[in-house]
Amino acid sequence: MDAENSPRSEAAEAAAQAFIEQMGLSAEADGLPRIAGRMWGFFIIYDGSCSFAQLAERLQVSRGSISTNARMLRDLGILERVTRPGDRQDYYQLAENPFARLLLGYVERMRVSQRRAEQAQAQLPSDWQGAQRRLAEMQRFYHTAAASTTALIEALDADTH
Amino acid sequence: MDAENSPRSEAAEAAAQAFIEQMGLSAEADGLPRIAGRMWGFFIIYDGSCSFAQLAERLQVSRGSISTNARMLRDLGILERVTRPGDRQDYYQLAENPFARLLLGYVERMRVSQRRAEQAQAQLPSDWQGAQRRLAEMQRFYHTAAASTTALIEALDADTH
DNA sequence: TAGTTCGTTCAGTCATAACTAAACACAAGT
DNA sequence: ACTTGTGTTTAGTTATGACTGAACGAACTA
Repeated sequence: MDAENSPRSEAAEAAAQAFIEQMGLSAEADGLPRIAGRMWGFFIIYDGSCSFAQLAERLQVSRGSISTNARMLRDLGILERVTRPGDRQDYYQLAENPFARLLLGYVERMRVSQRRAEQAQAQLPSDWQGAQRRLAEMQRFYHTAAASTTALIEALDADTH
Repeated sequence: MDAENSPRSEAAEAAAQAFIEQMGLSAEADGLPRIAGRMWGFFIIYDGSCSFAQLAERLQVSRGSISTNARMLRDLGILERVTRPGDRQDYYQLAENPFARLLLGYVERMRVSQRRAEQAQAQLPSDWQGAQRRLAEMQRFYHTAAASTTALIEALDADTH
């Protein structure tokens, strides 16, 4: 596979392994499957693209899990599939700026929350003043947060180019 | 309880109920228990403080669940406990700016991720150039995101005062 | 002291979703 | 046609964690 480093070193391999496992745990805290986090960590450590079979071998999980989680990371814009002429295997590699892509998903969810507050505000009587005030606050929060995150994405993008 | 609105209206109650349920689902997506989200939603809709027993009654869950989830929301800085002289019951109410407090938790997790990348970078050989580059990128991302979020918190705070 | 009324804790149940392994479908080679 | 090497789907297992209900402990009352 492309995803290799040299020369081999015991300590380096152990550190890489630890990092990959930590990414797995971190993913769980974010509501992603642990394997998805490990795959992400793997691609951060090892260069280039890697085939399905090699991923399954390296991370010690079934091909089915690789298939499912690769699709998930692809949908999130973190991984992308690459193909090679004359090679039937699928290869995966990190997308351009995976973190920024992840943020886009957050922004979308913030917008959903904002709309939820908006809707509740419209449906509740205007004389429920406390509720109205807090829902307005909630709306403002999500609006501001979405704007701030969007700006962050642009800043990160600008830095890359 | 304090947490009441008037006058009662069928449609308004239904809308409130729907909002509370949606907050429960949203909490699940954030990795919080559904009941925690419902409690939060309840306090957004209804004014003032509310006792344990009343919460359990209103949300149709056990006292144990109320206890656990109230503590969780308290730890997150979303709810705060208030007491009344001559009343042995605990009452809960929304904290000052619950959303900003939630963000503080995010910032903390970003810092953890940044340190994780930092540590991996230090432990991996410097000639793993791809890994070093991507870990540096990861560090920069979390650093920037934490700074951006901190600024957002301050902006929200400033707006409140 | 016994009896209430709280909040907390904990063992047990249940639901959910990650994960596996096996079956499947498709493509290419022989 | 058969076989081999892919990726995907799915039935089944397992692990996890939310939730309940009951027991518990603490603080108050009589």
